[in-house]
Amino acid sequence: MESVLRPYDIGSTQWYVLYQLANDGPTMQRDLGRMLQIERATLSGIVSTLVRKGLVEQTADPADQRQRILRITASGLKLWDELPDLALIEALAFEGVDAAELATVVKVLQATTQRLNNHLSKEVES
Amino acid sequence: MESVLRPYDIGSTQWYVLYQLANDGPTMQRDLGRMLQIERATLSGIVSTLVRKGLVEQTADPADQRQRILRITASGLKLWDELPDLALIEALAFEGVDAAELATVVKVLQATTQRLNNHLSKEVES
DNA sequence: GACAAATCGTTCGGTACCTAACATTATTCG
DNA sequence: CGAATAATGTTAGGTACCGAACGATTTGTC
Repeated sequence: MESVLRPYDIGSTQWYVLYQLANDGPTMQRDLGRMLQIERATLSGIVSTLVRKGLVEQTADPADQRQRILRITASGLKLWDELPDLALIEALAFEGVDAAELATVVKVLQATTQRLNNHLSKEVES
Repeated sequence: MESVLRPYDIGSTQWYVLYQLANDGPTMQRDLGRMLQIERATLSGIVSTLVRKGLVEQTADPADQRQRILRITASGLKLWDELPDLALIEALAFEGVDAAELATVVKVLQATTQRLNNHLSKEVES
């Protein structure tokens, strides 16, 4: 993904932000953070990069001044239309993979992730 | 891994470098790069961090002045001995996973990685 | 032997992540 | 109501990656 996006000077997470804003319209920065499962600080940096490039607009929510509304700009939409379809990468990667095997992969990795997360939260307690 | 190593002010790749040097003795930076499968630039930064911390020593190979020999220092060895066993993390994550399922996971992911790599090298050609 | 090509490491500039600490604004509750 | 608490975002400092460009050294080749 990074290498496909490189010519457009866009990283994979920046891509996802544009994807969200282009398809679902203006979004709260808070909600975007939850969707992406990244820390507030990380998203803050990514958003400010996109704002600097003029692809995204960040405004305070009138209803709650703590929150920020993100909106794609005309220039951002223009770039978005030029970007190649990244879904093709996924299709290519999993081309010809047996559905049952893929399900096993997902199941096993989700289970390992959960075990690690459980263990981590226990660590923090102690 | 990062969170276990954090108290020791060591990252996961720094850990691997210490692991290699503590177990296999002095190693060429070039060979280490191949083992870790990371770019020369990346390893260069990691090594200089370890050198700055006084955990690793970097000297030029007398036989080939381009190459650098990496050696763990006494202070590095001392820290190494204090570090917890990271293999336990892996054991925990895969605890109770069926061997056949695990084999499927490895097979599928290796195949997808290879398809992506093949496609990438073709891209670069064109 | 000399010049071209390959190898190895570094530096520079990005991206994506994290934690900790802080400022602002809302919400809760005594 | 007003003070403590919670939620949201930012900043500062770190780690781990990458590619491109550069310097130094070695190897190949004519």
